[in-house]
Amino acid sequence: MHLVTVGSAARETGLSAKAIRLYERKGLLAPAERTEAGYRLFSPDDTAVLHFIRRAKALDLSLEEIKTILDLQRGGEQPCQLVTSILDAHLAEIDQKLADLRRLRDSLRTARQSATMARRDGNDAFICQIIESAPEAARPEPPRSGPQRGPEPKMAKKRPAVASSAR
Amino acid sequence: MHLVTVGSAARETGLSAKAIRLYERKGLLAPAERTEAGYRLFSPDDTAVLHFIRRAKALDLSLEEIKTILDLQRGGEQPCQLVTSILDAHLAEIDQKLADLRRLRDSLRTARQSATMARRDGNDAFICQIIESAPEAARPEPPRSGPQRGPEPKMAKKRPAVASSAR
DNA sequence: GTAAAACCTTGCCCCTGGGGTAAGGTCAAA
DNA sequence: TTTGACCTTACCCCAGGGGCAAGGTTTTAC
Repeated sequence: MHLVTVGSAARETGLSAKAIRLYERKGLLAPAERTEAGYRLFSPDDTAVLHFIRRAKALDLSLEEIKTILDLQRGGEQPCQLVTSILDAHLAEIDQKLADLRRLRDSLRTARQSATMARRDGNDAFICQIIESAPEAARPEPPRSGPQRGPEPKMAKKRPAVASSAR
Repeated sequence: MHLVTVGSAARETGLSAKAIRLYERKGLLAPAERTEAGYRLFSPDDTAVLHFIRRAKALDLSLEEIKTILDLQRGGEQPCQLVTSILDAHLAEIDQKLADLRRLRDSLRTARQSATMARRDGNDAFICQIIESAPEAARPEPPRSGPQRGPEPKMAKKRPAVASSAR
């Protein structure tokens, strides 16, 4: 049946043994058979799945997305539609990211241009003019699985701050 | 002297209080004064540094890079050269990343096109043709602080694998 | 036959840049 | 006085593993 241990599977698929164990632990891969000594044994089907994971990862899918696809597949469904929708989402995300990066590059170029330093008021509060002159770069969207984008945490109150009385 | 607590500093700079404490802990910011009750008190110099950090972060500099700049500055040096070199490095990195993303987008588009599924040899090893047909996308370079790029961990030996004898 | 090398196991800590929450101390206003 | 807005530290969490330790197993070489 050509069963292989984790190291062989790793070499075969170009993944690391550690990564493979992680995928098993995260449920992307069914728990592998074991020898009496406890060594994992992977079937050709397993390595096919590992290859799939590698390809999907190369397309920048997250382990969770990959797991979703594989679960659906194992449930007998055809995950085609899911896959295309995931790919579409990624395409949109990448276009967004490209735009962000281009803006960031412009900001960096601007900053790079104004290569001068200035001492500021006060004794030791130097401010790097280079960075200070950069426009407010747009924050490039939080990584996937972004938290709740609620209505801006309340931050309007301007308490006058503690007077300098300590020590 | 207009000293403010962490919350005020956060509102003032647009950072979170938690982030500010983190910066202090990581040494980007000198340990703040404390009231007798233990509350942090930030001077205008401190908030200037916090503003600087925010700008630098908007340019996607890592906390470590920012710390390097600030350390140099506090040492009395003019970090101009360091800053420009960091910015240049980031520009190169971004161009690289842009190229990677464009390639990735092409791969995704290609994958998206071939929206068909195929059952594979074996009983339950489905392979998603969509992803399977994608070209080997280039791995988009490891994140900054990349580990040692040694001469490829030896992975040439093809041990014949454990025969299926267990259980 | 035996020892060394190469393999495997689990478990724990590390990385980024914080978010979330808990348990508790402080401070100002109604 | 009590409430609520602050503040404190400490711990766990996210992705996707890397690295190491400590120990068991198997294969290879002599």
